[in-house]
Amino acid sequence: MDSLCRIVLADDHKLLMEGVRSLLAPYPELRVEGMAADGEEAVALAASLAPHLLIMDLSMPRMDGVEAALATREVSPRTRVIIYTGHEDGRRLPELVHAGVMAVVRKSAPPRALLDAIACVRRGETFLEVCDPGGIMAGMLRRNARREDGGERGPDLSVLSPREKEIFRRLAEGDSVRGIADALSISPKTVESHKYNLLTKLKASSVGDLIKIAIRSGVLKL
Amino acid sequence: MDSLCRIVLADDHKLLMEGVRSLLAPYPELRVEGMAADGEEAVALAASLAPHLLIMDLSMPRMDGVEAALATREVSPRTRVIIYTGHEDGRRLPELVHAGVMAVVRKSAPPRALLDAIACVRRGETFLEVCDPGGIMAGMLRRNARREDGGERGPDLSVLSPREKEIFRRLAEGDSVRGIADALSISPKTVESHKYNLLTKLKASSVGDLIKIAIRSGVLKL
DNA sequence: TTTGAAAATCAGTATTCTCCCGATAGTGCC
DNA sequence: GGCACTATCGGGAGAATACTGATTTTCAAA
Repeated sequence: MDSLCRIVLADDHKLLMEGVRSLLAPYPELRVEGMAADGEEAVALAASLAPHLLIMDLSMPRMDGVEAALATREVSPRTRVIIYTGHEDGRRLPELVHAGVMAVVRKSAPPRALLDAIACVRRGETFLEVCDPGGIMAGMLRRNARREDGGERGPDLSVLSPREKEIFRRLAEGDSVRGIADALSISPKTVESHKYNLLTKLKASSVGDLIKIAIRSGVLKL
Repeated sequence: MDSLCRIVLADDHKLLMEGVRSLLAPYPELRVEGMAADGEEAVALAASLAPHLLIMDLSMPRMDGVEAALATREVSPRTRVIIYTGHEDGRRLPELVHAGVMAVVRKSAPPRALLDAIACVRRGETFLEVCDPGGIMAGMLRRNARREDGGERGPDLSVLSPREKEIFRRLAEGDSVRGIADALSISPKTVESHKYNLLTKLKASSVGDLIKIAIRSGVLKL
């Protein structure tokens, strides 16, 4: 497990974020690619960078960690979320579990704990460093994780170019080739080419497969 | 709201189930169509009857209420689940929320509460008659419900003839018209006719819509 | 700066699908 | 018998598909 792990940090305490950054600095395979000061920025960064990990605070301005985690799932389903919180109790734990986060670590824990959490999450496991009598929440979290990446965590859309992604989205929404061509002011032939290419890249054989992929990856909502 | 509501009961205490049955007896629009003594039976009944409501105990032999609720969602997505439990605390509440149940009522509550719960669930609302400090779980439950039946709870496939359903299933799975024709040993033209008819009946305009309908109605799993 | 790879654009062509019409025939029911 | 429903097929105009091939833009690495 020494492949590159691209990370985004999100916390309204810039100092603490720098602390985490330097904590990760000794590990070149853990590359911090972006930092956000609130939830909205974090989601925007997740959408554009599609990082492997999003490590964020629970209480942030504009959008808190729970909402941001949910939104992240929409814009970048493959991004795994670690919550690094100042809260000592587990009061919001059920919400976090529901939001699909992979790990929760208190800021009062030794820094080592965050590294452990990262290691666990990279392996696809979950990590809870909070009060959880009976381990009920931990169990639910594990169950969530198992369900969500039953082998896969949604198809990989990163192979698509931006233009292809645009066409992919419209096709999955049911637009016709002609309609897309008109909307984008390009030739239907071009749209067809993109379609052909993205079908090939995604190993799909029809718009049907496309739609399933779109739903699985969170691009298309039911 | 005086349309027929078909109900299945599930509890390993037969006496209690009879009690519920007689509680519902004065309301002819609430028709108990089946009773199960454990979770597996309950799921089987849900699959064959596709009832509007499944009212069941939490702790049952062979398969408990949580698992049964999850399985029910698979075999009959339109069935709404009410948990009628002897447990006094809300310890398993998060699991129940996650399993997508619509209401939880304690057996120690006045019988009236169950009727209230049924009324709520029939309206598409949720109902919690358990200890839930802060109403966190109630909020999550409502959010679940809203997500699951954004206005509708899956389209109605009963308008389709058996043959049409067959074609519908295959189309939604991604089969081509030609492939379906070969598989069924009929002319592609016939398949096209069925397709045209079922698209019209379902008010769909493409296989894309078809797939979405199939997923929403539980015919097609992701 | 040059070079090279990836991305975006479009055309041609044979084949296949789609959409909607009409037609026939069997089945069950009042 | 008459009626509704179902299943079966064909025609024909137009659209979409499956490639192949070609040109231009972009952009980062050498």
